[in-house]
Amino acid sequence: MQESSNKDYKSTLNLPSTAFPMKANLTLREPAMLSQWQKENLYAQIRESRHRLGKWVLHDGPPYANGDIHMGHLINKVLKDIVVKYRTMSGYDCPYVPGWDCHGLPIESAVQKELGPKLKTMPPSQVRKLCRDYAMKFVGQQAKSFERLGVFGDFQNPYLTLAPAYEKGVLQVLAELLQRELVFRQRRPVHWCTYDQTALAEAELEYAPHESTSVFVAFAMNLSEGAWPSAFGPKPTSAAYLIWTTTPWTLPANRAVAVGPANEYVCLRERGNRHPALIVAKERAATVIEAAAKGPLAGDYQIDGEAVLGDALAAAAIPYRHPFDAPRQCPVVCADYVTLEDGTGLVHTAPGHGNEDYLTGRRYNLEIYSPVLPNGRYDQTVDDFLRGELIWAANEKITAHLARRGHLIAQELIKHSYPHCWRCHRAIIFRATEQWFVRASHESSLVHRADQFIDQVQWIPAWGKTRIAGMLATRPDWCISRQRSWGVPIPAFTDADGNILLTAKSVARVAEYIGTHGADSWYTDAPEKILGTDNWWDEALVSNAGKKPGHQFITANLRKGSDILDVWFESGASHRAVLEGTHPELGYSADLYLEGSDQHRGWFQATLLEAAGYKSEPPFKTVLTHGFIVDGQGRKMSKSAGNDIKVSDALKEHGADVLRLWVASVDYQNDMPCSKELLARIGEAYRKIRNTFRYLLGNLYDFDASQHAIDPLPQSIDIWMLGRLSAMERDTLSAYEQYDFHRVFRNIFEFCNVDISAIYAKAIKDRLYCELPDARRRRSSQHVCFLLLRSMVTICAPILAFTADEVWRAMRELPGMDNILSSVHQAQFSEPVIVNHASIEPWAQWMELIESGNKQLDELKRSVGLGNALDAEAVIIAPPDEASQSLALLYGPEIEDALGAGCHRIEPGPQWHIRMTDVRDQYSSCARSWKRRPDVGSNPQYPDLSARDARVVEALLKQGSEASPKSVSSQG
RNA sequence: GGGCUUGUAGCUCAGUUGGUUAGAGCGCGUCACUGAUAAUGACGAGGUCAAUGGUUCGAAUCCAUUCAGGCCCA
Repeated sequence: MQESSNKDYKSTLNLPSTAFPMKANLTLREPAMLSQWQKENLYAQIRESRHRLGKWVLHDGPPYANGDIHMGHLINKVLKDIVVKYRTMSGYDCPYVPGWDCHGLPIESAVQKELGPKLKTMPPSQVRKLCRDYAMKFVGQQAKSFERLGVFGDFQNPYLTLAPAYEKGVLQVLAELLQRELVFRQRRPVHWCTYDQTALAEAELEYAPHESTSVFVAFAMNLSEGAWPSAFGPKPTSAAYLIWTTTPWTLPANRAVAVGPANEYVCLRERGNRHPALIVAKERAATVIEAAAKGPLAGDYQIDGEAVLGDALAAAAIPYRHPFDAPRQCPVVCADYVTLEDGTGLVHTAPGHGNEDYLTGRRYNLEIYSPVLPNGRYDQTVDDFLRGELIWAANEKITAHLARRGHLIAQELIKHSYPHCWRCHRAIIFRATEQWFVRASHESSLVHRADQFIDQVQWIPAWGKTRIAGMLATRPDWCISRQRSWGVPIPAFTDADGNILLTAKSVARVAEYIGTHGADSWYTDAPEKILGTDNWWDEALVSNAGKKPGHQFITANLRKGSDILDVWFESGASHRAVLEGTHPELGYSADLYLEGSDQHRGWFQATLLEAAGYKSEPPFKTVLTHGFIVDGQGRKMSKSAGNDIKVSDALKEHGADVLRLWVASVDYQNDMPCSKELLARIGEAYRKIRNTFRYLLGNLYDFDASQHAIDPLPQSIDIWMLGRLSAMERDTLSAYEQYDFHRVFRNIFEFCNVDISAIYAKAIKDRLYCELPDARRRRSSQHVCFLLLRSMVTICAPILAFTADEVWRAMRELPGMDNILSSVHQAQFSEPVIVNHASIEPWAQWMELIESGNKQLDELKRSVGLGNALDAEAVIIAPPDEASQSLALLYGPEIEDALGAGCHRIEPGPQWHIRMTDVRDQYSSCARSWKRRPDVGSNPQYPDLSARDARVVEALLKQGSEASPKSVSSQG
């Protein structure tokens, strides 16, 4: 009986109804939404719509066109997309042109690997073709993945560093720098494989165990020069600097001995006085003494005198005689990298055969000498007995030579880790070759300008400025040449006399040519074709930076150089090649660059240096950086550690919106933690937000804002809700503005959890479900639900790109909404609602009462088994004054509903207070609203209904049976 | 080893110029509801603020050192 009457009344309720499903099923729904967007050409539509605030440009940093996208790509692209979507919805026109870095070693190597031995038979142009295909394949693949993440952009027309028009821009920058004399040529050691006869980049090395001959060698001091340190005791008849090296073959190229300025050095004397005294680091003395005793000279050494600091030793300026180049004398210099872990504390320095040695050589103006040919044999400048010798075989001859002359103090074989070529697996060497540089060391005018630029840019977080300034302060000149083929050629020509043509004018011409014919033409076309047939009167660059002004080049006699540009130079030129080149709609000086913090050394710096070379204004107004993905323990993610999360897997399990929500939820300024558990947690947050939307949509099925809006709202919890909405909107939009996305997330999420779900939705259920459809207090709450929905959907849209649009499209189905824009992404944020503060103020107190009421209900649950708040009465105790009493009268029903209680009454008392009581024995329960209250049965026609419900049912009956309200269940 | 940077409840985050018993949401536990229902609500338990030392009447907050992470270098 009771049950059937329940069912009858259920059909008289206004229960929520919506087609918007609770289950997201993002894996299926998102691709469908994606093709819908594509069908509607949404990105183009957004670009075409009217933007009142003008243009705002985020310039994309190009990811490398190699491999599947990983979580790093994901955070970067999603953060960018959130920014672009936010700015767009704020009223800016935000073109987003994605780019790809298509040149460079990893692609070339991958292609070479595929080719195997066939490579050697192929001309560079053919290899380049394969590299191009390889890169384009991944451009396509990654573009698809980015779009799948909900990223909006001009994916039909991206920028690619391999596009001729882009290459042209790169060369134009080079020309600008040449024009300002910022480019020069110099010798410098590089990793070199003598078998493949090519330079190798760091990434092409693999470290493997290697056996080397290590030698202790005495470099005889010329005691007639400099000042013998008195601390060492009396000046001996002969003395030597003792060095240690594992590459004896580099000894002919020795140009100095380096000491650590703060290390202590001592003089070892041989007891028999047969051999020269030896200078070594104090800390290494014991080891040296032991080794010398067993060495060819069987010297019996001991420390004599006091120690001398390295910088004093260098200052003493006693030169030594070169062991292979007799008349030559070389200096002792200071270097910070000298360690005392092995060797003698004195480091054999060959500037042509080591990077640190090279830097020391540059600092002390030493010759960058490298007497080794590309095939690993000595050239003609060395001693007769070594000429044409393979360096690996020369070690023996060299040690024999040293022993013969009494320079060899000790010798042993050691095993250590040594770099090998990753293709032929042979040990590599350092070998100085001529390279192109941009003058960018710390004292250059270019870096000075870059420093000024840094000051004009906003860095987010602020320490980005410190970081890049610090890097700039210590950086060397920029080596921009690579001995490779997959890249933009450095368009240098050489004539028969070795004069080099690379000037602003020549490069500008090549830029034009390559701009139309592509960089491949450099490899296939003749100089006359590229440069034109006229001869050149221009500055000739001769080896090692010497310049010959007004040299005449005969075009027909020119040979093309084979170096290509560092890929960082290419991407660093995107401000020219893209903003001012291929996509002029973007324009120079981007509003924002947004990349991982590693780009302080990479793209940001390359861009900054190039622009500083010839621009008067920095290339970006703001630079925002994000951290890196770490696992749940804060450790870096890596395949080898097994803690990596694949984008494709995460996408399959959670969908793009959950991943986007995760990106927004963590503080990107630090490392971004990610794990399966964390994503699962975010998935739950997503569901909460989704359900909130569903609740709002479900309760608006019969609400048409144009007809039913209530203004002004009554003094009810509706006003409180609106106040909360207004505050949330304000703070969230400001958080977006400050790129503070995790604050956006927190605001949205807590708003859904607390303000809407726990408080408001709970409080308005009764009036929404049980009142007459057109009741004022129902329409008022619906109006607020509508405002919540309208505001939340736009605020969520930059992050929940798919779901927000799904909500939007469900919103279009509501009465009177078919005229709104077809996608949320075309919409703009509305002005935050303005709420009268005075009308919200009482709610602070009501919330306290409600909290207290909830606690009491919980106690009643435990003590008397009161399970349902509808079976409780809220007794509101209010001060007896008239104002308080009328307030209580006004807000009593609101407090009752907020607690979900059956009824309430007001009692006078000394101060505001609430008391929840169990009224199951006192009142009956209304069969329709389930509220237990004293007025149940007050209408004799409906003995099982409360007064309100009886009135509603009566009215509904009067309206006629066919007009009865919808009673569909809420399933979609 | 150097530069920059991080370390607050199980998780993600707040903690204003140093000032009562350090906050939120989630998660967890217990309970309730079954007309938001693979949803929802209520209550509750969780922290030596990485560690140590110092400055101060008083430190999560300032200083120093250490430990554990991250990015970039060597």
